Amino acid sequence: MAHGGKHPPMKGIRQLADHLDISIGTVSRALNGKPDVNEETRKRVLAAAEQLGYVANQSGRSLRQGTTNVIGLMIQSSRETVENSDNFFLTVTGGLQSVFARHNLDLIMLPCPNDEDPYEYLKRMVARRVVDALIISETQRIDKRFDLLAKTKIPFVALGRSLSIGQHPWADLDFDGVANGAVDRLVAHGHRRIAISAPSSDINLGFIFVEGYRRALERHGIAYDPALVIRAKSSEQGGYQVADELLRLEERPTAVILIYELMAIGLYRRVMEAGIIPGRDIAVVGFREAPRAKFLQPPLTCFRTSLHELGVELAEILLSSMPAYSHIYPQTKRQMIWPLQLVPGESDSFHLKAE
Amino acid sequence: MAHGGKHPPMKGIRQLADHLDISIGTVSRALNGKPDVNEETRKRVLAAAEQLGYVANQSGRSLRQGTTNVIGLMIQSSRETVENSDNFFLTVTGGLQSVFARHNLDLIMLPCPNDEDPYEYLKRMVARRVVDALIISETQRIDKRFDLLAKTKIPFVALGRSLSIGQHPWADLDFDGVANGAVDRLVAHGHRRIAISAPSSDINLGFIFVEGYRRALERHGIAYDPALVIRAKSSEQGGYQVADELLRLEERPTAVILIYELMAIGLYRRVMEAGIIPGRDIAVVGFREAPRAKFLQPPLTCFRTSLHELGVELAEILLSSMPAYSHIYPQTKRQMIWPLQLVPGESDSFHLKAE
DNA sequence: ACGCATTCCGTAAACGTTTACGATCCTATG
DNA sequence: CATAGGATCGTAAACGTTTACGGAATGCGT
Repeated sequence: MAHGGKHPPMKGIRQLADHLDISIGTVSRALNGKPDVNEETRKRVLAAAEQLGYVANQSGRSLRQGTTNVIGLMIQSSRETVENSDNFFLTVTGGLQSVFARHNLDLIMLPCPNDEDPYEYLKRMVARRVVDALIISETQRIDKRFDLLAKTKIPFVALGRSLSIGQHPWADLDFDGVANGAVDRLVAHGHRRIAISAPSSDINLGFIFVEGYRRALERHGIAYDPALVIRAKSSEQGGYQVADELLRLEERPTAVILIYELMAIGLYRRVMEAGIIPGRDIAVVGFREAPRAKFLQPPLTCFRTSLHELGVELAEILLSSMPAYSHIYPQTKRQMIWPLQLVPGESDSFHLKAE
Repeated sequence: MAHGGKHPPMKGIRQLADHLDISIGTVSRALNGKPDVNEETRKRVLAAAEQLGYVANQSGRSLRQGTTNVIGLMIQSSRETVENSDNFFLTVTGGLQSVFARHNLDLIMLPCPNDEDPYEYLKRMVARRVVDALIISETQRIDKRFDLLAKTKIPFVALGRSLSIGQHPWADLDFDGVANGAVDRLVAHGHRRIAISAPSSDINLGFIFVEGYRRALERHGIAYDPALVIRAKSSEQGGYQVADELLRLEERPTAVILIYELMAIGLYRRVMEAGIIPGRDIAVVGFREAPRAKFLQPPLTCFRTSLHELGVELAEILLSSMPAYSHIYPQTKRQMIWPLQLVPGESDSFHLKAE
């Protein structure tokens, strides 16, 4: 059992050294796996440390060597995020940690308070110097945070593209590809009047998604109609509103692309209230971030991916830009678009009759 | 603009002092609002710090004064947690931060990796001394972590009860009350064969929930039937399985209590596959953790609460047990059971005919 | 026996901050 | 004028590490 009763309280490496009758320098070297220490004394030191429950004080070591062995993941716990992103971050976190653990790096999450400017929050966190590197999520299309990070020289990787990011590393879900694939599939089924829902175009995701949609339509020679682009929250309620707006259109679309699977719950509900059956009267395609609406009827045709693996890639990209680890992870992929796979359901399986 | 180009790089308080031609002691006192410093020089120092973008190195100050101004929230990103309860934490986090912000305390989340023992993880984090206090969530009925925390004397509060917690502070959702209220309501509607779903009884929540249910039945003179207690995951899939098991029973229950609203989605689906209509043929009551299944048809009768407010209470309990803040938050409520309110839906609104 | 390389260990400086203590100056009071 | 006392500031020690440097001991070859 660690730290049994008969020892004096463990105050630091000093006590440990005294207890072993060696100098603190040797103890430090022994604990950190440095050379220049007899293999047998190393054993003794390790054993004593374990027995007395000694662990190096992080403040001391990070003061000395200017490093903390901690990676921070900044998230903005805004109301909207809270409502929707549910397991997204925790899943990515699993992938991140599986890589970091190999290098004794710890991951902490830095949740920016609702009422604080993310820029100011990040500034404070960087100044604290409690993290060696950062992962920035929920990127805005224009995002001041990257100006700050560029100045401070702290290694980072962004989860999500941004115009402000320059040549810095990032990874992002291929929402462009999702929009493209969705349009392709719907057009192949005979649809030509296709609506899409997306968050505000301030969020880079909202911009990219609709852009991909617009270009895909162009490719198929279909005119882009702004009335078919519905900006809405990525929640059940948002889906309900999307359906509501679509029902009000004079010329109703025959298909709709949702950015989050979750929205399908609300959308199904609303169109069924109007006597419209999803998968028969209207086609629906979404992106599955979470295995939430697995029990929707009819099952949703959607795009999905392994967020765990995305976390792994993200971690490797970050490490490759940290001097201490760049020899392990060569600087190949600095920026990457993460692919998604189509999972056919039945929500878009009917073929339109020729009009 | 902070840190304009013409200044030398800011290395520490030393540079700032040199730049102002004052001693570092005075600079430190000025920045930290200590007395013994002329009000005008304080202005100068603050202005210069702002202009040069100086922020105190956290390692240095925490080494010196043994405090970090950071509170840690430990979460276990186990697969099950990831699937279900993510927005739970982010919502509580909002409440926590609204209190901590008043005292310049920062909150960080410590996600225990899937493959690491929570006890060992916590041990590492405590030894790091990067947090002044801890919030422990997802408590087990028997939880070694509290033995560790009791030894280290670090202030903490638990989110969730545990047998191992002794006299230490905690707050917990009133699942006992939920079970009681659900049984009362269902019995009032004429039900006497009532099933319940809960997680494993190793999780304290699972134990307490079923205990409350058992006692409520007893109070109404209804025999407790272990066959009606279904242990399942708190997900849609879990709800589906619950329904599956219930359908296999010889003597089917007329009502079922779910611990998570999310499960209702799967349960609805499964019973409807069997031609049973929720709210007409079977009554359903749940606990609403998130506004997820708001669009269920029929709307679910459920218990809900403000998790944000719970976070506020949790923060105040924690601060009251930290010496530096106990004068602000008197030690009144050390342990508290957080109430939930019944939100009537239509999933249990029918009355059974007398048999 | 001598020189040299190697192995191991101790010493002390440094990291950036806070703070107890003492020094200095000024003002008011006797 | 002498002095007490308050206001303001500088000095230096301390927090717990890591690590460059040098010294002692050992092994080896000649």
